[in-house]
Amino acid sequence: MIHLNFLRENPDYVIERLKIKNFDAYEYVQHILSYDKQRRKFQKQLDDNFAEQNKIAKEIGKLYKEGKKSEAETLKEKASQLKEEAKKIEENFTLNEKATTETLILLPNIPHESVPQGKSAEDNEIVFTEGDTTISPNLLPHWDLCEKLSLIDFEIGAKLTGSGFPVYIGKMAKLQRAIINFFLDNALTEGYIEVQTPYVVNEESAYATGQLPDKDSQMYHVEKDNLFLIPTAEVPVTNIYRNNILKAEELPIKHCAYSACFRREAGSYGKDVRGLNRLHQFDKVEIVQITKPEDSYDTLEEMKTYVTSLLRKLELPFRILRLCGGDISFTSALTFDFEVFSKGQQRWLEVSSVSNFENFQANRMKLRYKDNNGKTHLLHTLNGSALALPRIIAALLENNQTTEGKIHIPKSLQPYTGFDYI
RNA sequence: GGAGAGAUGCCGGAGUGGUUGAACGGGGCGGUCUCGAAAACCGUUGUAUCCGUAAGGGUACCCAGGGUUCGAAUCCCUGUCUCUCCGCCA
Repeated sequence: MIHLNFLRENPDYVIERLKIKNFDAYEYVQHILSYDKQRRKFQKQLDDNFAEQNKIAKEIGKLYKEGKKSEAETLKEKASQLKEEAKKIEENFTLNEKATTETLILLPNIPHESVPQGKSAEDNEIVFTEGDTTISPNLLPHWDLCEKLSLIDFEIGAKLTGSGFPVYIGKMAKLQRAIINFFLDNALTEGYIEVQTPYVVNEESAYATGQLPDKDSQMYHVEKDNLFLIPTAEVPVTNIYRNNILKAEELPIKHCAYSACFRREAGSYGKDVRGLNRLHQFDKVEIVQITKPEDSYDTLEEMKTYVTSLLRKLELPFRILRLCGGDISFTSALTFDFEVFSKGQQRWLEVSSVSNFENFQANRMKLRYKDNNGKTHLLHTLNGSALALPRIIAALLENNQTTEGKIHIPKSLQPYTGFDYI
């Protein structure tokens, strides 16, 4: 959520910047500002009324002590009157306050100045490419390989649950476990503190990181308990610090977490969802950082470099995209996507998304820190996938298939798998 | 799932209707003393929001949300969480 004070002081700037996200904020901003103005007016009235009430209440207490009962009764009446008035003022106050935040919450985060203009994924800016993307003939897509080698059974998964919930078998199951450990160990070396958090969160948490109210149709909802299956570990991990005021010396906070992720992916279809390309449940290791505002863009670079190092260790060809205004998420100020080239399908697959949310999430969740002068400020939150497993596996299978129909395991993973070929 | 107890500031812990934003102790910060430090002593120490250029002032907040009352941390209702006992259980 954009900070109200900031919007109040820079309404034109906000409107201008949100155009990059193809969002026409003009009407919203006008409404917010007028609601906010009303709110403040009523708040002043209400506060003055309360002040008067408090004064009278104290006097009544005093009069009672002195035994001046009838005088107290007169004051009581006056207090009751004030209370009646307060009720009306309060109604107006609450109405405007609610309207302010309910409208404010609809505004997406202000994009960083480097975010390119654009309508869709087509307009993302490719900032870096590395690795060999030449295709040799007869490379199979991973779903064929999985069937041939009995590695993943999509049909049993569909029988157990539904489509998009595959069953991993034998060496594939072990490979997954190996990759998770490989990612976690690397993150630990990088200084991230590992956390294991719940896979279901309450409404408040989902709201704080911005999944609600924006993307509620993308989450599985356990209605009976009003809980949500996490679409990413970002949600529980960032929410650890919800409503906290951290000390300057605690920063930056660096966490990594493995979790299963659940996404309804409503409305997707076609070859995009074939095989491992898009699942309802998948595994991911996530990295999360919480930093002082002035450090967050350096941190974003650092996280980018880290994800790059992982892809190099996995020997996968990859590229980095700077998401354009049309493709960047509601909550993000700047996002880099990492895509690996999967030779069997001959297409790029997104395996990581590294974002700086600046204070957008922090403002929602009241995540602040106290500087050395004792002043509190909102923090910046960042996160990135490091990495999401299914498409990594798809690329490993497709790119590392040998002419004998085996799959070569990259060297860095071999200590974790215990085998070098599938 | 059943029965009971509880939730107070950075921490411990008082407070059961009237100058209580909150005693007392600890911690933190500032100061006096000291060459320096410790000890001792003095002072200070929450968040949000509103008015104000500022100084300053108002309001709200003692788990959350409602209610009673002129007035609530204190009484009532609902919810959440924690602890103890019983049941069940990886």
